[in-house]
Amino acid sequence: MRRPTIMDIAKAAGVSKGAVSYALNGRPGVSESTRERILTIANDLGWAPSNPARALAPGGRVGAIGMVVDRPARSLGIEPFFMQLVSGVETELSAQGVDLMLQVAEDVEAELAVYRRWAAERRVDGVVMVDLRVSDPRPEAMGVLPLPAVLLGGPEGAGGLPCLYTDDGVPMREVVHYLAAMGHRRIVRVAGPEEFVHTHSRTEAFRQAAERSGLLQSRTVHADYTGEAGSRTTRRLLAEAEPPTALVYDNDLMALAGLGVAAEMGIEVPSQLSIVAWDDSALCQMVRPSLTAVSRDVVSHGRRVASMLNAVLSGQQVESEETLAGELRPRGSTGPLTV
Amino acid sequence: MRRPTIMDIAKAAGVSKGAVSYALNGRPGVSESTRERILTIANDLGWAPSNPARALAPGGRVGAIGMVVDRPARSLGIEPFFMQLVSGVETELSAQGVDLMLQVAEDVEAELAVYRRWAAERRVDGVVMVDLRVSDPRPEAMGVLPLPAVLLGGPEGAGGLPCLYTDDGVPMREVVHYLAAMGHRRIVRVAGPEEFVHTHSRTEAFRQAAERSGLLQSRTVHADYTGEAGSRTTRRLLAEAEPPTALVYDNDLMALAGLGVAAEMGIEVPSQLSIVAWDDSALCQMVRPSLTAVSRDVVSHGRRVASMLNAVLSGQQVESEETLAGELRPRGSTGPLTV
DNA sequence: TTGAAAGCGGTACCAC
DNA sequence: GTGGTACCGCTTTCAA
Repeated sequence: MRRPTIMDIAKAAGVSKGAVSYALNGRPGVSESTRERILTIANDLGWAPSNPARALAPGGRVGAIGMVVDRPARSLGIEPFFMQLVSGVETELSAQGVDLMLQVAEDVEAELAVYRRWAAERRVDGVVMVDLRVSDPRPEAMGVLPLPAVLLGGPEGAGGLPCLYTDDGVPMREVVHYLAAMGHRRIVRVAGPEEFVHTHSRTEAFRQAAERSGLLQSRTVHADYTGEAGSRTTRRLLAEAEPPTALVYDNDLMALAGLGVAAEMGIEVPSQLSIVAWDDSALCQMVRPSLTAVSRDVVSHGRRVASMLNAVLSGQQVESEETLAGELRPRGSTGPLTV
Repeated sequence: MRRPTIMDIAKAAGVSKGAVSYALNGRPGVSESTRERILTIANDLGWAPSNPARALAPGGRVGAIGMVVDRPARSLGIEPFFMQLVSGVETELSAQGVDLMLQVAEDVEAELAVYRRWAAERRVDGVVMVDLRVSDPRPEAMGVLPLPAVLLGGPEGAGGLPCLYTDDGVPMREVVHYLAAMGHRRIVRVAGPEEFVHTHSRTEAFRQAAERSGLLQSRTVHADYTGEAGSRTTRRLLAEAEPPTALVYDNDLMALAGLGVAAEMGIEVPSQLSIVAWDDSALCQMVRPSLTAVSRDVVSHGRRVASMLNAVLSGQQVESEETLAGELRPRGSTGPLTV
């Protein structure tokens, strides 16, 4: 039982292939009555367009977009961020009948290799990029590739790519002022890898806010988003002569690990140590004490960035957009010092 | 700058399209010298096969396989299982130049709709299915669809689909005997949704093991894998007149939530309550006390199931396989009762 | 409005 | 061994 083609429909309706194509795509060139007849027959036959054929036809689209993710494989599985993002991207895409290709890669070079292959083999119509780096080679590389891209991140270093960006300065200041108001003087931020642009801008915001609040002992240290790195870093910090009284993490996972280390070292949260997470996945409300976190709507970011890419693909001029600022959600892991 | 086609190569080499195709695909029909010349030119031109064109040609493959996941969107983001599985599937696929399409769906019907669309539009060559249900409509539905599928799960109810299955009876017995040996009499298992086949077989194994150990007050209750459900269920259980002294969860997330609830209720783990998780993602080692868990190599399951699908797609007769049994990893969340 | 036909970029068959 | 060609299923142009 072969898949029906427009030729089958044409024969059944006694018209030509071209007429069927017009009817099916809702464009002028056939009379209303013919269109209806064709549509009925197509439906009866259970016809659906062959995607490869559509893509091959001049000007045709592949009907898929791609996403490559290149964080350490170990952290990937439990990093809530990505699946939430994928979820949002998906929601937007499936409304348009577009599919999502997902790849994990080792590093930026491998990621670029995937884009090059996708472009060369015509696997996807465009891509969504994440985790912009300082001097990221991708924006420039995408410039010469016939592969439209939008970026979640930026706008600095976006190299002209349309991007959906966030001003983390707002929530970062909120966090610092909140902690400072509760009497914390030694706040250390456990950040993501230094090479990420968003890490960088958060670091700058943190530094400024801390300085303005006169928190001279505050600083940022870097880890790689994994729970292991979060644990190790936290252990080291809490073992210092003058340990921090508050820790601000760049993702939920490291904050969770940090909470574990505090427990393991017999340091009580929040009376001896305050902890702030970032992203606010459901994990934060699952542990005790629950984690104070900066919340952002990752699913909606996914939706928006997908919709931007869609617009680019349909030839529209797309402007970069800013997301709503993240919001601080105070919970049990933060409080005044009681020592 | 148009993408180069085999016609361009043919012209440059002064041969026919057919010859180029043979040369490029490493099959007989061209002399060795011609082949080399063609390969060089193809390389110089930066040629790569057009995937749509390849797929369209008779007998052509799309070069992509699909995966649909239909767990509640909220749990998806933080459920480590899926990204790990995807990771494994990917590793295997990318070695073959095959891409992965990912979709999230509301329920089995929506999932089937995606398969039907993928088949009708020729979007993928085959699919990997997970979360087999009791009286699952999918195996039978896939039978009439021209879309090869392999199943992670089964083998009961697999309906003839090649599957990669696990005997959870082994680790389940290990868990029960371990807890019983430490003096636990009231063990409650907080399972996944009743409709899953793997839930069912674990329930049966749990029941038998408990019975054999004379643990008459042991039972299974169901939740939906989310942290919220894990919390709610745990809270209810621990508030009973004769609360359980050990809880065995069907995934890490619910176990984590359960640990949180115990803390919130002032119940000490493990002296008053033992907790066992299932899957053993990195989360288990991140919390305090660390979670005893049944460990299974989800990434490797992904690799294997992808390789089975690959074999099916290349026309081989594929037998179902069994995975290594999960292993109990005792950690801090389990111990003898000290009351 | 409708029908015929030319691509799109490969694969594979068939003469030579 | 090699070149020519039909075909895959759809879109779109061009005549009728």
